[in-house]
Amino acid sequence: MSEDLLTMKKQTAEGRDENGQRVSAGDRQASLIAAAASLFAAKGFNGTTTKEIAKAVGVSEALVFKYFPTKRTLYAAILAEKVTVNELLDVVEAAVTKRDDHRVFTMIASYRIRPGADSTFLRLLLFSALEGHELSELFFGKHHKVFYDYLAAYIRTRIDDGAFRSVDPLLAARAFIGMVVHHRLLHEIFGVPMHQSHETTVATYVDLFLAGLIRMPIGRKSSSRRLR
Amino acid sequence: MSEDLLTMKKQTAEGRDENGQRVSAGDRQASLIAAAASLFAAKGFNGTTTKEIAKAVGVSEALVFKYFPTKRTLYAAILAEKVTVNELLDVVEAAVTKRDDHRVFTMIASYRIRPGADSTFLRLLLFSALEGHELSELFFGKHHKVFYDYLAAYIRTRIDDGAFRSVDPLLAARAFIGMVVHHRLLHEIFGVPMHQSHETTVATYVDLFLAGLIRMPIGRKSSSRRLR
DNA sequence: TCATGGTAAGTAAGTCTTCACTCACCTAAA
DNA sequence: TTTAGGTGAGTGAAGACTTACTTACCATGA
Repeated sequence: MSEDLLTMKKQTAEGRDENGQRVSAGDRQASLIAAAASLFAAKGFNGTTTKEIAKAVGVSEALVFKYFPTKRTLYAAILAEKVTVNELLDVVEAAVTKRDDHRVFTMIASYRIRPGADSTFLRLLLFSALEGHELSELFFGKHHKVFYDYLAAYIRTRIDDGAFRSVDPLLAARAFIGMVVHHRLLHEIFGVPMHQSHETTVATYVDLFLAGLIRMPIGRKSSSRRLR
Repeated sequence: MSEDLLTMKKQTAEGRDENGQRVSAGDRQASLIAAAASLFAAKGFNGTTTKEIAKAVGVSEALVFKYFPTKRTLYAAILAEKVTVNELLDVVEAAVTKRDDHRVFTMIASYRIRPGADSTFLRLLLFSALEGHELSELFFGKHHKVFYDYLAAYIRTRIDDGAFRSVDPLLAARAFIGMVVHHRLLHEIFGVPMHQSHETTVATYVDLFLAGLIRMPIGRKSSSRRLR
């Protein structure tokens, strides 16, 4: 009996936190979501096993199913969790009211290029779109669409101001975000080496794009906007 | 025994072409590659089973393994098959020597937007990159890198001509192709509805981008390039 | 200050299914 | 009669999900 307890202690030490304490349901769910997110991002939904997820968290596979009745449920929980963008919009607000084009575009571009940190996010988004999960639409709609619409709205007001040429605002917004996202894609997904810093890249893109958008007063020399 | 033969007759009618003839190894391989390509594109490598592939072609699963010893071999065969871009470059050549910027950019953009036809291609490329197949690098290098390098080279000569502003050519090339590819991505992968025709979109993108790139002579009114 | 019992956290060891891949065999045609 | 296209019926491994069970924690009343 006493030796039984001893071996027990050693075995059951797995499903505990660093202090050997049992973990609350909420915390456990959170850590499962986090682990699953990075695994799904790395290997896709079909490429990841529930066993792996359990192992990453250091618990038994059975526990995963206690909190999430199916693998898909877990996936859904991840997507639901990731839907929070609004921070950005507040930050940009000031630049928007000041009509500081350069700053608005730079901030939007930089937000998405935030290096490393959320590279899992892009992968997750792509995977869910490719694998065609029902949730990916919601995911995209709630998280990404915001950017396009926001930027498009800004471009529209600038056109009304007479500052930008008259282009389809949504198309222009997509074009700009496309440049930036594509750059991330090349780097983070395809592993293309980049020889410039993120800042330089963003600066170049913003500069190029605004140069194409801004309605120049007659006689202004475009080369005054020469890069670097 | 006799009834055994009867059922046999009916079952073996499967692995034949429309004339009831047996199919040559080459043709069979080709049809397997085609079927596998569209399945992998739709559901990813891990999401597709060899049984499905066999069924799509109308043969037994065993036959798949007769031609392709492993599932990965089949995958490799698809990627190897898809590596052929050079057609485009010949077509663009004329526009390049004429320094017809508008046409060069439009052709490159249009090639990739070629509607429908090769939507499987984009998916396949993304899937293989995400799932991290060793082959995806080769795939990307042989098929896609060409575009970036080609366009970058063109931009470089135009800068030397004094026609374009001095920008990092590769970055600019990526930016342009990024706009276009991203547009396809939104449409074909994320299912975002597009309210413009492909032509209009490409025209807008080319126009926007060139406006940002072209070094305008003093006094030229940019609004003369107004869209639509 | 304890037992003590209800409950929530946790597990080992399955079950059932599917999947990549094999094997022994068949048969049309050259 | 050989050979190349073709098959049904497996096999072992792995994966999603269950089941029956074991703790640890904590509130409650004696």
